[in-house]
Amino acid sequence: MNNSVPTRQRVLEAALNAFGTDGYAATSLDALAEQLGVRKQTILYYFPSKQALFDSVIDSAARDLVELFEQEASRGLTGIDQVEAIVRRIFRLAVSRPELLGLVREVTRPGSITVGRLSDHVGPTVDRARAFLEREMTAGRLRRSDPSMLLLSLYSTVVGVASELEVQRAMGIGPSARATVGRRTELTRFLRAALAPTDPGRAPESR
Amino acid sequence: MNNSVPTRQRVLEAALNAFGTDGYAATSLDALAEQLGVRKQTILYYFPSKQALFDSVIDSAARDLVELFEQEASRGLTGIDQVEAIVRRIFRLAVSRPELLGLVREVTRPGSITVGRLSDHVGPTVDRARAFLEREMTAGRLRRSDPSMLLLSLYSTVVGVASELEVQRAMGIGPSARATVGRRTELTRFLRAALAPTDPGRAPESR
DNA sequence: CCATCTCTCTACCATTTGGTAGAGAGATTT
DNA sequence: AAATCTCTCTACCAAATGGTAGAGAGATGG
Repeated sequence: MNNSVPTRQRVLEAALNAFGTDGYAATSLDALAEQLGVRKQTILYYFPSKQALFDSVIDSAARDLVELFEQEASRGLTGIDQVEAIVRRIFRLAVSRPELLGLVREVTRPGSITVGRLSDHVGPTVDRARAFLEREMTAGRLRRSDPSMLLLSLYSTVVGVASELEVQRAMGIGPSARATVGRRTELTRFLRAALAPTDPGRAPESR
Repeated sequence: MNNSVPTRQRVLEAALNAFGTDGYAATSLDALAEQLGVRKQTILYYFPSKQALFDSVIDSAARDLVELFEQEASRGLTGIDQVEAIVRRIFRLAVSRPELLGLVREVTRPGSITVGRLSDHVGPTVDRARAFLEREMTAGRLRRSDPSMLLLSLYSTVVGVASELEVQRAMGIGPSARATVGRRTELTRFLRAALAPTDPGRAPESR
């Protein structure tokens, strides 16, 4: 019965799944252990407490997210194309590993005390994203606006549309792969419209 | 010690607060009771189980949301102005009763089985919103796109920007009232850009 | 061959949790 | 005044939870 994947890693994966899907409080170590075909004490051998396990899950997930992001950002795209490439990537993530986005939502919950741990990891990446937006605005490839706010809008929109399956069902959008692509296509159109620089023929709106 | 507000309602309010902030699993009846200065059994007198209490909270919250929405929709605005009015209203809600949006997020979580209860309430309102978008697109006051998808994008963006305080902090946006207004202003600009009709033969730009 | 290290297990435990049973105190009705 | 109804309480309870202590088994190294 010896699996080739080391136990510690199997625990981490199962925990990410559970925390990201059901949330921290709704996940019990016993249930996790049973799902792994192992005793709870085996989990506690690798991670001294539930909170420590959660922290490790966050670290692991954050590394994955950052890597994915940096990888997609290092292809030298510019303007809306770069934004679209990342949106596309996040959607693939929402399909292949929905629990990852779920974990982000769990961590960023109002009462959470673990946010710091996540933002420690993604902070530099966020800074780079903001710098990118700023640069592209200056170059005239994106509509001018506040980069921080724009980033927040982008984040909310993309993660929301990518992961809020239940809301989508309530709005009559099926969870099929086809519908997912449709959502992404429509979202891309939405973002393009919002991000495209104002028509150079017309004077830029000042405030 | 007799409060003027009836106990049942006080329980409902405190429960909405707790469920919307910490989530269902992380909320215990004992903690709720203590916070109310009452015994757990008093709660169980009005609501036969924790799940029943949660259901009632959803019902109550859904009624509030629908009322707020319909009220804002009955003022006869059109096009982007109507969208902006509702965004404005949701932001006010995010400030005055953040737990309400938190509850929506809790209910629409992937593992949730209670989604039906919420969508039963808001279904008709969602339909009306979709019909509105469709109508305004046909009238040329909004850019043409898939109404369902647009609604989803709008929902995700607005609720996300309005309520993801922790993400905002991670992105260097303070939680002050001034920052909230800034977020709303920026979001409005973002949405106007995305929603404005493509061909501005006579694009009404009201303010 | 003995000692140590790694890993998983059994055996418990204190606390918390949602929930049951039913008593007691006012108020209201008959 | 008696009976009933409304509301909140005390007293429990079985199950689940996170966690401690330490044994056993196999591999590794001196």
